[in-house]
Amino acid sequence: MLNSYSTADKVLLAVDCIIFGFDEDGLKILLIKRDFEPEKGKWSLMGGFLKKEEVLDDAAIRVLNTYTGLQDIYMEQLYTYSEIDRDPVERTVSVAYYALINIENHNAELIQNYHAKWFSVSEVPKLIFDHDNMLSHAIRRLRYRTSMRPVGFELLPEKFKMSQLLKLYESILDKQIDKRNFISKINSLDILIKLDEKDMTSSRKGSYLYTFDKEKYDAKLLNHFALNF
Amino acid sequence: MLNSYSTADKVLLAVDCIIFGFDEDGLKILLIKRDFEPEKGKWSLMGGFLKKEEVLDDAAIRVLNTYTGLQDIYMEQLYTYSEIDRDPVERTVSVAYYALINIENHNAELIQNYHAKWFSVSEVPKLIFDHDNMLSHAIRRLRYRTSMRPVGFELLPEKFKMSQLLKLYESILDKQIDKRNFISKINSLDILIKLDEKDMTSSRKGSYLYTFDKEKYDAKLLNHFALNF
DNA sequence: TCTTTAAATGTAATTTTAACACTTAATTAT
DNA sequence: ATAATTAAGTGTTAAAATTACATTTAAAGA
Repeated sequence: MLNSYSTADKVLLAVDCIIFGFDEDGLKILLIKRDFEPEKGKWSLMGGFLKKEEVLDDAAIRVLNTYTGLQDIYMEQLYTYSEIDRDPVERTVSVAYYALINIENHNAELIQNYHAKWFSVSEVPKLIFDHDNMLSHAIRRLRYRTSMRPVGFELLPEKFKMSQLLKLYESILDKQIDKRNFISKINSLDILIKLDEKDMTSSRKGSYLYTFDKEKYDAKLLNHFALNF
Repeated sequence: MLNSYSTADKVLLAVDCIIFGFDEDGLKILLIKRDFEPEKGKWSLMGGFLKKEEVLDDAAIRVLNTYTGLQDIYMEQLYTYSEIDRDPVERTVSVAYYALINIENHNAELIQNYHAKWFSVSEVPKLIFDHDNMLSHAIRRLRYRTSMRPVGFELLPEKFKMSQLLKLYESILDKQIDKRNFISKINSLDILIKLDEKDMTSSRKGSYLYTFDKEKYDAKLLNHFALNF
């Protein structure tokens, strides 16, 4: 009988977390070296099982915290993977989540203690199970999302140079963007605040720092602003 | 222990199917009247449980077939819903799928026999559980998808009038579209074949029929064509 | 032959995008 | 002190895409 709750099969439900970060080397992703079987010692996404009294969004937050110490990271659901043998131990369906975070803000030490490591997305090692697939799916989603609304907020430090924002976009979209066109397009969105402060570390002239104007950003989100580079 | 397969909770995993159709009244959705508890007699999406040796995509196809007789409908995964009490009987996580189908091609009789019924999306009754939420999510997705690539293929009959295609777009996007701009934009995509045949049923002058050029469409899909109305 | 009805068709103004290169400010080296 | 170096900063123009907008056409029915 199709709809008998009592006879229906139950399965293990897992979550896997894809965490993007950004630094001077470009776009990065956070991985852990598995300390348990199967595939012990291999690189993997942070994953774990859903609990009976837990919502998937919360499970993703909990699992990420367990493996990295990262707190209260807001993640978006990506896709649910259900290939029969995706996990060799037992049939497990996995719901992938992804998030964008600021590497600097999120204590590198803590991540060290937990054996997590940042990898450039262009140099990701072979991952366990179907995690490669999840990752490439997440990158596609991130690219799409970037074309729908600005992404800098989550990935950049509080104060950043225009050239960092440009580099972030170039990393995500994996292409060169004309500096002048980029700046005028970003400025036309009117969501950045130019500070009086300059960053003197990377050039003789120094470069102005910016912050996001969260209020204006939120106001515009409702209107679905789009960027097309 | 976080990663012990043996002690992890297992949950019921369901699929729910959101089927869109289109006819002279506009955009429609297929619902069934539940013939089992709970919520017997209420309108609902077609849903059922995942089997142990089954992939989610296949489960969605099977469940849809069981309730409607529809065969081999390709569905896309939408989102996974996991609120604790979303199903009052037992904790059930549900993966929603959606598809676009041609109402005429899919035998109304068969659907009758199975107690399924088409509803205009603007006149959908209250649905069980969180199915309203799934539906509104699916409509959002359909709108987005429509702005990314043409949708007519799946929803229209083999041969159709330009005015039907226009109406389809207006139904999905829920706004008026200028006829001349629509036609020139569609034509610029170069994926329609204008037939010599005319449909004489709706006007004295008659209107030319079109079909999709599947080859050109597939070729362009690779280039991610976008429409912006 | 006049009326009716939906179908079919084109242009001009505006906005957006894309391509493109030189100047500036400050430090460092001679 | 002056010349060289380096990243930062800045505008214009051409092309393409989008939007707004109104009349004519083909056939049937009165």
